[in-house]
Amino acid sequence: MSVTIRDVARASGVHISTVSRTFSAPHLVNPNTRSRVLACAEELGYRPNRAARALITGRTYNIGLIVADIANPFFPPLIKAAESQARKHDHHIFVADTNEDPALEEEVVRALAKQVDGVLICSPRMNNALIEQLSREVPLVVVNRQITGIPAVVMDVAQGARLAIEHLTACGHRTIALLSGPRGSWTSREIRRSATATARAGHAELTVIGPNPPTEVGGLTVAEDVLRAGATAVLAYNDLMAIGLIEGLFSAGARVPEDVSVIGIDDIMLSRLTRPKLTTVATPTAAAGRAAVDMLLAHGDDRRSTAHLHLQTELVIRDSTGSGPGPHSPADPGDVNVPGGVAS
Amino acid sequence: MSVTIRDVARASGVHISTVSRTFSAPHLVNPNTRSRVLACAEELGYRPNRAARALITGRTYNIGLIVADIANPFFPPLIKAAESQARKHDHHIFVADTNEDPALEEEVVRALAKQVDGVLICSPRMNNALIEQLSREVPLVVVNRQITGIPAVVMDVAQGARLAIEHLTACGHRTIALLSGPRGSWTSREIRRSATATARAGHAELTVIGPNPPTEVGGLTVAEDVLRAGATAVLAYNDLMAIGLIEGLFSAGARVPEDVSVIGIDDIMLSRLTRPKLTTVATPTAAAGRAAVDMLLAHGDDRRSTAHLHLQTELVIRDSTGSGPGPHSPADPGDVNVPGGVAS
DNA sequence: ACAATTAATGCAAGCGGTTGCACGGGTGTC
DNA sequence: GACACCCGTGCAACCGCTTGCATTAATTGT
Repeated sequence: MSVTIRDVARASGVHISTVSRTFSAPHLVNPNTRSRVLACAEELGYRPNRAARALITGRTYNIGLIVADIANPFFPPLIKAAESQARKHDHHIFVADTNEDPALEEEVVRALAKQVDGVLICSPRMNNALIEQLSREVPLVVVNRQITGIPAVVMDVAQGARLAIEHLTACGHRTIALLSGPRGSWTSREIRRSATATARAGHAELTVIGPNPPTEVGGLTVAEDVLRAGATAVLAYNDLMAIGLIEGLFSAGARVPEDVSVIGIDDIMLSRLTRPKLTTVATPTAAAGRAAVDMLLAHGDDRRSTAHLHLQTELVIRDSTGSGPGPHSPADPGDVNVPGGVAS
Repeated sequence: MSVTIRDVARASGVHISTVSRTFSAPHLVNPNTRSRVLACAEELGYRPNRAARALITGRTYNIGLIVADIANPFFPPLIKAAESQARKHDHHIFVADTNEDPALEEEVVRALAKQVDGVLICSPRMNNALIEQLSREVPLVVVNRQITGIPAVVMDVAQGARLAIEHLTACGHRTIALLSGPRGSWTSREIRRSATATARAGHAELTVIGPNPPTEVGGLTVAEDVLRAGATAVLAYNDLMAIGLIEGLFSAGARVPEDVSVIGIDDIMLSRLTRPKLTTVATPTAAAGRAAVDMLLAHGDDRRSTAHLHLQTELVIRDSTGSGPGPHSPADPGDVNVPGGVAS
């Protein structure tokens, strides 16, 4: 079938252990022998079987990456960055899609546990206790969730939500709706917490609508709720919902930004291309993917690493937000980035 | 470290082979013993190590999925469908991104070969000879490429391109540009072949511009070439390029569809949401992902399966196409699907 | 009642590697 | 010239699991 270490040993007239060392501990083998072995290996097309190696070394050179929905435009840049970074370190990457189902998350982590060096869970929907439990079974890094004791990469959406609400109140909006995300989303809770506090500080009223599925449809279907609440501005859990909402508002006869201002979160590719172009809070998705992989791979060295990496977000003002009702000056910049701050 | 078959054996007072059979050949073990073993396994949290099993059975229950660019919106629905279908058959899926680099495709296939039951290569950029070579080293299914002897799932873009060009000529366009895709793309060649033939039959002139990177930027940068060629209509290799092109045309002062009609291919989510909504050839991406996985898993049974599955495409007329120059009747349907035919 | 099946389990080899240990021979030291 | 030492290699056990074969006990046929 496939060419093994034994075939190479036979061809080059040495013991299999020497062949093994040629690949995994070259400094232990005589240079002449080594080159002979390498030549034979090359000629036979030998490739070490990583699974077999893993059996004894415990290192698989694989990583698991779990996301809620591959088709959600938020994830592909993260997956791409993670994959690229992983392969830079000679690792392969399993991708699993849980369809926003917490039970599936658990199942997949367990199923993958034995054949990976660690698992990245992006935007987990499980509860903290379960995540802690799982992290005892396999090295875990979590993206967009903070749990003490679990290494994590989080986007600072609280700060992003603050910038968003401040932008809206500065534009004169006093009745703001918040479209929350899926149940179990830490990000959604953070946004809500921060948005609520910021709105109160800005003397604006904040109506929370949700939870909602984090999709275009999720935004589309609540358009009427938004209008009924009398909101003149909306912050959506993500861009996809914001875009769906804009469609829904349009169908209901409301114009964006003239009648209602809308802000999304994520800054997915789509947001630059829809009309009106979406004002949004940009999250550093690719950077998060890279950082999470690095953190996972470092995990092995400094055991029990428990670092939390916070990535800053920034408000990108485009065309879906405008001045609120009453005698206020219109805010109408082109496509300006307002950089946000950093948390520890 | 981790609980193994031995731990379960000790706990339930049987030999490890009995534990093994409890999981992989339940009918060979006494029902009483079996339930006792299962109880112990459950209690200890035993999970079989698939890599170890694969070492001896040769079946890994893993699949490799190789795409040119995860962040290209064409791929995520395919990946999602493939992953879902794979897990339905209890398989996990490695995802690799080759950045449109043929050399990387080869490297990744080889690297993955030992730890998967087969590899799915989507829209490969390698040459046929190399693919044939690789298919001798690991079961392969190819998406969007036809090679005799290699099982494949292809979208019938030739037929889609024909419908697209016919739509344009019917609208009165006589000078049409074709934005071709990346070098090495079978799909691009198919489109070109079919578009050329259809244009000739429709007494229209077809100018081929490219090859181009299959991205928004790829379309954006050739807007001037399109105008210089005097084209009043354009068929782009994919929606992303079409959308970029529309942006480019807009910057150059040309309006879509009034001055130039644009058709894309793929019908990615974006295309419904940009303004103008994009007329495009819809490809059944998710179906292709599912079918490819099924084909790969069936591959094992009827050895040397060499089936080619053709999936039909259809023209979706939206707002980016309109009547050409001169005294022609305007074609202006809303959002109509014109179903295409099927190939074998 | 006894040979012949059959069912359930144990034994041990082996999948493709890695790795601690032992061994042989060449150097350096005094 | 005897001793210690190091370098390069072979030996064999083992990682977690499967599986052909042997073994034993229970069942069946006549």
